[in-house]
Amino acid sequence: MDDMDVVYKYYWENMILQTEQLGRNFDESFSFYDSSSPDGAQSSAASKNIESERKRRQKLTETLHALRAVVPNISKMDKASIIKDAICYIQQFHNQERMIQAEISELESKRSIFLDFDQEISYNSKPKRSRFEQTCDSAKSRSSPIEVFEVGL
Amino acid sequence: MDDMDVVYKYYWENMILQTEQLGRNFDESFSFYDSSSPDGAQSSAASKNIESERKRRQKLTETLHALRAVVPNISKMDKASIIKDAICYIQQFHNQERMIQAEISELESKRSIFLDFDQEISYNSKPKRSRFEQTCDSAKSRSSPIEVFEVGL
DNA sequence: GATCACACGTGAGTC
DNA sequence: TGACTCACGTGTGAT
Repeated sequence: MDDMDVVYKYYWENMILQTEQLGRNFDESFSFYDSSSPDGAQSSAASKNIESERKRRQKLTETLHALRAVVPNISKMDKASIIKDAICYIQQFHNQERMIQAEISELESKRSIFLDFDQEISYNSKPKRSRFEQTCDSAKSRSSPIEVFEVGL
Repeated sequence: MDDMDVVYKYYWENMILQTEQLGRNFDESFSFYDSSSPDGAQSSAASKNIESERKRRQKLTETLHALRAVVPNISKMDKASIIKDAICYIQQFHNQERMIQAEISELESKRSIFLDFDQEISYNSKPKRSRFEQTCDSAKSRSSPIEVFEVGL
């Protein structure tokens, strides 16, 4: 992966160098044409257009470079591949987030069950008597009080 | 945001339509040149090159389109802006993940403190005697055994 | 009407 | 060598 980075760095630096060199050459050629051309205004407009187009291309390349820096595990160095890897990366994040969300919602539903149970116990105006109390009640209606402890324990 | 989507959809469809139309026109013009050119092989090679280049461009555009579909909150429809938004999106994810990681590590450190405390209690070869035991010891050394219960309680 | 973003064909370079 | 990628200048449509 480190070798890949080195190769990639060399690749992009080479590309940028090449671009700059070509751009300088093109600038020189155009300035030369400007000085010799009878119609200077049109040529300067064309030159401006060329310049802006070059800026636009450069910006896009830099942006792509930044994208590449943000996304790990870039397999290939093509523009399309970089974007594809970014897409896969984002989709991985989405899957991860969805799993976490599912887990959270599952826990939430469980917690709500517990909450319902708690509410039934604590907020009920007539809470159910515990099993021991019920046993006591049923024992009280009988004759022998001993039975209370026998059943209650 | 919905308007944005519609505009974007129209924008891209228009672009694709325009591209297809231009491509067809270019194909026709090139096939025409092929039939009239004396050197058919070279021209067909050029045509093939043009075709493959068009495929490559189209692939990149589609990939960018897919990226746009994956990333929410696209502000502008430029290619560069799409990539920029994707970068911001990924960076948001990274920040989120880093925060969660920090939270987890914080909890882990707290848990390790508790673990150290537990280990000190359970794994110590000579555990400290409880306060009640100490009291018993000090009471045993005295005369009256009654005092044990008085102090112990 | 100037500007912007785009797709185009083309030549150069890499593998 | 042939397939592939890239940056270039250019023409065009939209804003």
